[in-house]
Amino acid sequence: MNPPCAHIIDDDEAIRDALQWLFKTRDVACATWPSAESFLDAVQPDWRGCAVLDIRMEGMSGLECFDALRARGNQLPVVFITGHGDVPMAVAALKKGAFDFIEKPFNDSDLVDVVMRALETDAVRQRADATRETVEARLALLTAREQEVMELILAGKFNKVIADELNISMRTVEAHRSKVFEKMEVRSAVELAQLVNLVRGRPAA
Amino acid sequence: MNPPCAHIIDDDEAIRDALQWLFKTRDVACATWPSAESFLDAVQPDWRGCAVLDIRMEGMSGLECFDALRARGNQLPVVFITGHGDVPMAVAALKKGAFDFIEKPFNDSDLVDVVMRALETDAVRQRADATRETVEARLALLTAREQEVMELILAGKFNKVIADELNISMRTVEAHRSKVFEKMEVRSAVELAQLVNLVRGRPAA
DNA sequence: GGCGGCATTGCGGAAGACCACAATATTGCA
DNA sequence: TGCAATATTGTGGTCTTCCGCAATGCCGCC
Repeated sequence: MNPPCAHIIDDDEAIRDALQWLFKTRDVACATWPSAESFLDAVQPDWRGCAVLDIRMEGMSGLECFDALRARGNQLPVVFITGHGDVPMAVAALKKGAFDFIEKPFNDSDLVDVVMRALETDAVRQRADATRETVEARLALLTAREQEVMELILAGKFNKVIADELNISMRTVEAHRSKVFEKMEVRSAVELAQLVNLVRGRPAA
Repeated sequence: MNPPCAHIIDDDEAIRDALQWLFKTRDVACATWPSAESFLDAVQPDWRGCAVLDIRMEGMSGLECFDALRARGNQLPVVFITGHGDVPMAVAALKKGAFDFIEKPFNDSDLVDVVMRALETDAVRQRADATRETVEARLALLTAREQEVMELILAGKFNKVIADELNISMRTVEAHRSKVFEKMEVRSAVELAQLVNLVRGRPAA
């Protein structure tokens, strides 16, 4: 798996070099890209780290690059750097989920701190994604009937009640329940609830 | 309980009047305040709705007002209005949880749409808060030992295992378990898990 | 037509959870 | 000192869940 890396994307070579130098002095692994297009051409789904984007660039802008990343399902944290105060742009970017917005001139240490926090946030997200994918893979193994039974288990209902609601025998519920536990790799309904809640957010109140 | 209301906070009377008129034409209940101080003096914890704040005001600024609200635990959504592009201020406010940031001159309809979404967001938050308070009140009824037993139940463990881990008899675990279910007003471990997860966010992976 | 997967069901038994009744010991407080 | 709350435990019983063994029927596919 790729190690985490801060991707510096700026059409200004001097800026790229300066940021690369700055990050290296703080032991932050980084790569530079002269344009949004070049980065998007190269970026792989399994890359970890963050992107540091100049918001105004020749060709594709920083915001367009951000939109393109999200459109392809890439969740790398993105830190914007801009030279000109532009409130609607900053607001739009943050509301779309940009990690942070840094205005020039900036304090070098502040930028590096933001980037390091972005890298850590990405590490946490990747671990959460791995867990979610595991759970979703297991959920995908369930037949339609097993899913129905599982939902009623998660609703806290007893087997007898589930049997009544699905108009099947209690033994059938037992059989499905057993299969659900086996496929989800749990040993109790509580374990099942905790596991499924990892990928569903909070259960409905 | 107070009905939801959009609080207009601006030291410029003309702005207050204009916004009040605008909101009224769209049937948005609102109140006006000539200063952040006057609003903070009056605001009550049970108020619902949102605050529409000018960011630059005589005396206490919009950001200071926002900080003061959050400092006293008030979670009303806050929409900032500003006349001057100021990226760090906008970024700082959004990262602190401001609902939105509108720059003058703005489209009337856009502002009203944002305010209506803020009001809806507050309604959702209030319902979630009510639920959380109910659950937390029940959790507060548990003795220390009951809490210990509950944690192990939520970890999916069988009574026998819990007894071994706590060095008590299985009958004692049964007794505590029964009390936990009674106080939390649930009938099964799954219901308990779902209820507690409402206030704890996602269970640990 | 046969096969495999899935859904369904029953029987019998073991394991786990729940509960009523009953009891003792500890601790903090009035 | 007495009382109430909490913690603890046992006995006996019921209810729920789990599981092995055994079986039939439906459906889609080769």
